[in-house]
Amino acid sequence: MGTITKALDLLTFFSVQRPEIGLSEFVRLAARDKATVHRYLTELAECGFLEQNSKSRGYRLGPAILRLYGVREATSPLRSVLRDLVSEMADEIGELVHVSVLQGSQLSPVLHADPRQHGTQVAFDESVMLPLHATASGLAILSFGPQSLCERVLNGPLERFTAATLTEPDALRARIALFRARGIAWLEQGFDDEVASQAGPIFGPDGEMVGVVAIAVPTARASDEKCARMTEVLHKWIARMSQAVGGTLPASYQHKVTADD
Amino acid sequence: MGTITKALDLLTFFSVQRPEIGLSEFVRLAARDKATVHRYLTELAECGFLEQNSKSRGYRLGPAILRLYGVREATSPLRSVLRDLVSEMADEIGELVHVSVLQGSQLSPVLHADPRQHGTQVAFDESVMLPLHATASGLAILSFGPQSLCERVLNGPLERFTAATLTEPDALRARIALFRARGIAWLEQGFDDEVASQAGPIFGPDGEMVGVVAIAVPTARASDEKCARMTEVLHKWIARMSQAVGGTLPASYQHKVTADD
DNA sequence: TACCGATGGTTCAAATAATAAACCACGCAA
DNA sequence: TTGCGTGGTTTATTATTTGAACCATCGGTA
Repeated sequence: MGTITKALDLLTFFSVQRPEIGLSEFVRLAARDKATVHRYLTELAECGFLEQNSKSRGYRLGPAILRLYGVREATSPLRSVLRDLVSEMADEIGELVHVSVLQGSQLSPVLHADPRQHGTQVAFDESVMLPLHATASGLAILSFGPQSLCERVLNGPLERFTAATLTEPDALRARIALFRARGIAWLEQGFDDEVASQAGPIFGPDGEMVGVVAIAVPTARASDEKCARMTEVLHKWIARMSQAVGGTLPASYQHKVTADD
Repeated sequence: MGTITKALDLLTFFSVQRPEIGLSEFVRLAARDKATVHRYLTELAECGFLEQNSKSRGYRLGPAILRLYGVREATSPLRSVLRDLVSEMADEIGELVHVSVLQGSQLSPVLHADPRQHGTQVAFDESVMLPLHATASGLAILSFGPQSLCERVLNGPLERFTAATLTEPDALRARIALFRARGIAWLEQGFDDEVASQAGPIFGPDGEMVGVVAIAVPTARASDEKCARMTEVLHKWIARMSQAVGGTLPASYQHKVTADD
């Protein structure tokens, strides 16, 4: 692991719950030498990736993020384009909807919307990375993304989160084959005992998968009827969202959707 | 300059006009060794700050940006909160409005809106960093930001962009004193021969300046009447925008505004 | 076919930059 | 005072970064 990675990994400690972090806290979180961390922090601050609160001396995410976000969204919009669609979709199904993208071997949430139509809701934290093998979104990535990634993840260590988490490569392979045929991935209690999800791919300009959209419901509400409706809604919005990001469903996928409906 | 800075500086080459950059192009732009640049790029890609187009082999800004943007805007919103306000303000004055923040010793654009009510417009590129001493926005930063920054910039090299660019520290100091008294900064032809601007500070929660808002017009349209109207509109929106980001005008500034109106 | 000039990517000894223990200064509470 | 927690700095030691030269591949051209 090079210096760059080590420095940028510091940024992953930021979250909505922890928006400002001091030097000592960073040292504890990263389990690294203080002098090193301090040099990382000052250098990141010089680049604008961090800014230091002149009172508390703590560090927060800096303005460079805003510029880079602007450039990325101006040229290949994802978040800005899907924001309203995610809200609409959440209102239609009446459940939590979230969009995530692949980052390394994890899932990085990009957006979510919770219509809060029910007393119980699935909690969702956009700043927490999710595993690929134990979430419906992740399995959608493995099913519709590059085959090489799928094999790499299945052959790597597969952490157990609940009693129902699938940690056998072959069991996962079987499900992925099924998901590929159906065009959608689903999972119950794989990551959280009280959550059931369905997820499908969002395709970009070249028919490449740019992200996944998922519906998550408390298992208590995951009746057969509800699940069927979720699948229906998901299929519809997969097409809409892919279109919104300037993408097209690849021939292979299009086929599956129409065959399934 | 440490490794982190050198690596992150690669990201500054991205812009709306140049959203994807290949290895060789990076080498030319950064004037560095190819092996080094390649290591930087792969490492940045591993962290999710870049992603590689599997066809063209070129690099684009990656999904990590989206996550960090989400965290920053969720905890100290700027861009998302000001977006609609900037548009409204631009519609009201009928001219280009932009918001920028300080990054290092430069100005980093965050947002802009152009109502395009006239045949000629000021061109504005959100991905280009601006100098502090030669723009109205920059002078607003120097006038209402920390004194230490002001002195550091004035004592440093002051590049000339047009015949009218002020490059004498004392001349700039005089104008900054005036701007401090008036609560707004203005400048004609300091950075571009055909542009006149006015800018004012946006204050955050602690009465600290979090950014600047500016109106830019072609010099041809910068009549006295127009400029007076710009000042009026600017004063109004400085208060509104500061309020929108959860900030308050510091007592010293509040005083100036009311005294001026 | 061979050749050329691009591209992206890799290797390894040499040079340089990162590291971590110990340190300082400060603020606060007992 | 002492003790403990901050944030920040210095130092020789050590490990990482560096860059010239290298390879592989692509597309165009003679």
